[in-house]
Amino acid sequence: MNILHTIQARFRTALTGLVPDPEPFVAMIKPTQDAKHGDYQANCAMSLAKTLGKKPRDVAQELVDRLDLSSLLEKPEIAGPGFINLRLQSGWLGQQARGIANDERLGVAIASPAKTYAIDYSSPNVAKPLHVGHLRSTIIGDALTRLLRFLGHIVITDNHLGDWGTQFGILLYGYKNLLNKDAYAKEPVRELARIYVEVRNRIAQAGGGDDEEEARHPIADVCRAETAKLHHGDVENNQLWQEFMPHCLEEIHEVYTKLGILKFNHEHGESFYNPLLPGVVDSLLKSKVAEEGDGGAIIIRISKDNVSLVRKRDGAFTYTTSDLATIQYRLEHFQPNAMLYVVDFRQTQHFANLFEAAKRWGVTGVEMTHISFGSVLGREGKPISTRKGDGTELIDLINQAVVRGLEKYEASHAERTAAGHDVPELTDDAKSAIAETVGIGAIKYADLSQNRTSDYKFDYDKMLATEGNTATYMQYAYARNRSIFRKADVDPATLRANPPSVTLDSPFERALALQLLRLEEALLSAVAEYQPSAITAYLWDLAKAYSGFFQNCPVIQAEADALKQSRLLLCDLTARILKQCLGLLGINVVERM
RNA sequence: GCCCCCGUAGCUCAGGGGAUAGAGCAUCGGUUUCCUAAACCGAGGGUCGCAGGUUCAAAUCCUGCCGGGGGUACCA
Repeated sequence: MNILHTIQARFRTALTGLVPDPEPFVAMIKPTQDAKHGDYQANCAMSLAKTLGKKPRDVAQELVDRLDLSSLLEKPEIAGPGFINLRLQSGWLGQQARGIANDERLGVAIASPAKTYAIDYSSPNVAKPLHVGHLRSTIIGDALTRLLRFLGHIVITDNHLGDWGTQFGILLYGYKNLLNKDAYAKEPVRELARIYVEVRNRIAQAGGGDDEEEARHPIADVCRAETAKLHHGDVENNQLWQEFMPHCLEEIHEVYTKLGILKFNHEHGESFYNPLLPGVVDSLLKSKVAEEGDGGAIIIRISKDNVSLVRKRDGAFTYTTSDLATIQYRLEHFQPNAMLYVVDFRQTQHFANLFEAAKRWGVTGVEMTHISFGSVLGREGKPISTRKGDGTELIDLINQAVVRGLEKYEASHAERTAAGHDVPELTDDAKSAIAETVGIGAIKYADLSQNRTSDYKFDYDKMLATEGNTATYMQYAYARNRSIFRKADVDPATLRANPPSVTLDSPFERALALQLLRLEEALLSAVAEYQPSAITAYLWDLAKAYSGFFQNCPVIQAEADALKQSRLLLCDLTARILKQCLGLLGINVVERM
């Protein structure tokens, strides 16, 4: 069910014969910003008037005359310079709502043709604790994966781990010089994390926050040397790398599990592609994509003063080389229609260069998109450094959110009980579930509801607030909704199997039904821009419409049984869509809170 | 130096050719014998950084300037 497409189809027919190509004008139909202008508006008459050499309002009238309104639209209104205001027939809305009652997909069509996406997200550097800075890629990528899959696409997820970098030099140095053997035997993950932080601190203390100073530190030199030995095949370091990796992965997976991130299809890190790199450079040279640069380095000249380095003077390869190898591998093994990279905005130029290099190398016919996102800023508005140890580890943040979730629940419970409300008494398990669901949902929603390209300020209080456009608000709307079914003693499955007719006499019922039927529009707009915030914007509109309905349209106490059944159906659809949309964001719901 | 992004209410941010520029928070006022008040209703608050230009129509597109951030071959 796609209202916009349905209206557009009618306009396409009306425009055919008037203009050679209706499409640009069909595209000028959109939802109104203000309900007093109707549900949708067509803004094409003004520009059409120019093309046809007529007056805009006359063109609008002509279009309206040609438009087939039957069983869909009320008589359109022509307003202002030539806006055509469209209002859907309430009867039609009611029928459509009833029509999706028994549809598991809630009226959302399966994409045809389905596409195959290879999506790269999270991609942390292993061997150091996950940090708040890793949050965005992880949850944006996770949400996009869920969305694309729900729409029927094939999504192959790959966590492109940074498992071959300088951080292993740090770990190797720490292992050889600072290891507590007993602690390592008992809790290897924790001990590795400790020595990593310890080495970093030793370097940082000497450097006093100056990167260049730190880079010249003798320990930093030794760390680099350890990394170089690893890369050159040193047996001891490679054995240690093999030994560390499972522990590093375990630590990362623990956080993913806690966060409720989908399992990755692949976790091919940089080390995986390492053996392919010499071949990539040879191929680049043979095909004249790459050339020799200063001092024997191998470069790809993207433009006059913009080059990508693929092999350093010392013979080492770079992340561009590794990324090209990755593209080659993914093309060969996944045959994707699109390759997506959820990586922060600072790598914009890298990806622009990478995609250009890939094209010259012969990669065509596949979408390559850098899904960029802004920084997570500290309270002072500056990016939180991952290096100086001033940020909270992600796992601590998550735990903190869960604790606050529980506090919020208990405070609210006490308040509502004192005010004499009907508040359910819950078991400790149920309370823990609420705390997890609310706390983790809060973190995710706060991030995903931002336009991803903007920076955002990380603020515990804000993300854990329960007012306004937050996960908690949606979860609460869901829980109150479920309560209706318990009190009415109605089984939603029965209701769906034999859906009652839906009447929309109240403006609150009508507004709710309209929002319910906009689900597909919202999801398609989210996927078109790879923008999860389109889903949260829709959720907010839906929740507000539901709130008006909840406030003004009694369900259990409805004047007539037919009306009660109709309203129950609207409630059921609301609950399912809330749950579905939150689910696409990786956020859960609870039946009571 | 060159390239990219950003500048909208006190704060955090939507909107990226279309009607009187929106939301949340904060502030102020109101609502609980009523399906969960983690809720609802209402009020105040703006030279959309500045200046030009394109257009029937500009917060939105173009140019310049100011301010902030990022990138700029041997980190990824």
